Amino acid sequence: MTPPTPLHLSLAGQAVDVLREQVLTGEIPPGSRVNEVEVAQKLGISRGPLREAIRHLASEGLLQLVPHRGAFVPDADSDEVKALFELRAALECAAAELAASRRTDVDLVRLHEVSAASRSNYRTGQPFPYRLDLAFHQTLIDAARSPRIAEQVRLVQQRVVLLRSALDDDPPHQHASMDDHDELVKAIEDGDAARASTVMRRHLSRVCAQMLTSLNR
Amino acid sequence: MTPPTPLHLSLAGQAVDVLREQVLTGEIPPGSRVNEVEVAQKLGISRGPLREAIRHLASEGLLQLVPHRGAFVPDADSDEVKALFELRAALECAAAELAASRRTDVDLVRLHEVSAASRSNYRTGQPFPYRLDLAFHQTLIDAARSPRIAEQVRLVQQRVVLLRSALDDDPPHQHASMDDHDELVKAIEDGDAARASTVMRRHLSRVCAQMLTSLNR
DNA sequence: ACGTTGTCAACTGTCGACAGTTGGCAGTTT
DNA sequence: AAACTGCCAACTGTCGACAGTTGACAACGT
Repeated sequence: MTPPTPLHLSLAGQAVDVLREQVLTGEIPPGSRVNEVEVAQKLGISRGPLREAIRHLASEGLLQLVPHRGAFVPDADSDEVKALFELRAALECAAAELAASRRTDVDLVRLHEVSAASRSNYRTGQPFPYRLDLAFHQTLIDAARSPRIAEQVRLVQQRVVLLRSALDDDPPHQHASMDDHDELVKAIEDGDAARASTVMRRHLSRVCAQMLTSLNR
Repeated sequence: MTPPTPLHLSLAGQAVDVLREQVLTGEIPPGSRVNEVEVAQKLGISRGPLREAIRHLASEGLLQLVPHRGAFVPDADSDEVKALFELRAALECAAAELAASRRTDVDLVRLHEVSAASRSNYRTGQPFPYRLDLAFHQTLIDAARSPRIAEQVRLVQQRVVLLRSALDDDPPHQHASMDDHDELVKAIEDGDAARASTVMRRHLSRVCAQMLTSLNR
């Protein structure tokens, strides 16, 4: 029934995927603890691979390890939000600059596509899905063609997603975000690195400010 | 003789420290493989904790994991150097800006101290010790007061150290670096964020360029 | 009643052994 | 001689069990 290891991913790797999903969706709520034996049984694996999965997620910042106590889903506080967005700004502003000087025509097409998808979603009157916001930033990062920066941005954005689930944050104001995004695309299209960086910084500080208000209520 | 676990750090934690040292000093040369049973015996621990140590170092970028093959010390190539310095520039330029706006008087004193130590070392005619260069950047990062950025910078700098051992790089030109550092301190002292960022970028691209020349020989 | 101390269950840290996979080597075939 | 095939040793991936630590509860003393 259960093949030993013929699957493409090791048990530890599969456990990482499952656990990451559960942490990001809030299925394992912030502040709660991850019991090794319990989760191992639930996943049908032994503690060894599960421990490796836990350590891996900890290195991504999705879990906090406490010696002899276990792994906890990190809780949100305002200092953490600020520090995280400072890091995010450092990375994404740099990415915006690089994108402005390296973008190809395909990159521009993709950016316009994502932007159009957001506008079209806006007309439906539904709340702004994070998916579209993430897609935009992801597309921009790819246009920067800097693998290590992209890697770090992905990790930071993951942590932002976790913070949002912890805060049950309101979706970002779609209108303001769309305008920011369009302005970013324009700057990148023009190859104006300085302006791309400035707009990105303003965009992120706006999003950060909104998350901080969600925190205080 | 060997106490079970009364030490402050777990066996895995100790293994991380020992292995990190061995990787960074080149005692385990780039390109070579880490045999789990062999190293575990050498450290007097079992494979479990050692595996966790290996995974941890892999998450820091000091080892590369290949499924069913093991862990390897990453080798240096020019693309990797460029990508890494793009990330480093993104982080340290941001840190320089933040330092310019947040630095306290103690920060300035410390920066001047490190700078003076470099000058004093220069007069001895000895090669520029990386230690002093690292100390300067470390001090600057601390002045930025952004814990997450500091954390990432530390990881990146660690990888740079590894690259240097892989390239048996010449020490950076102390004279040029000292001038850059002094200019940085001045900009931070003046609270001139834009200039601090610019100088940092120029400094890093200079260091990067030199590493690239070391690579091609 | 409150603080203190001793005990205990639950959990993490660690270990040794087994199973599966990988890369290489020897033997065979053309 | 070169290429292919099958086997084998070495190593990683995984497991179950034991040892040590932690936090909490209960019993005791003040």
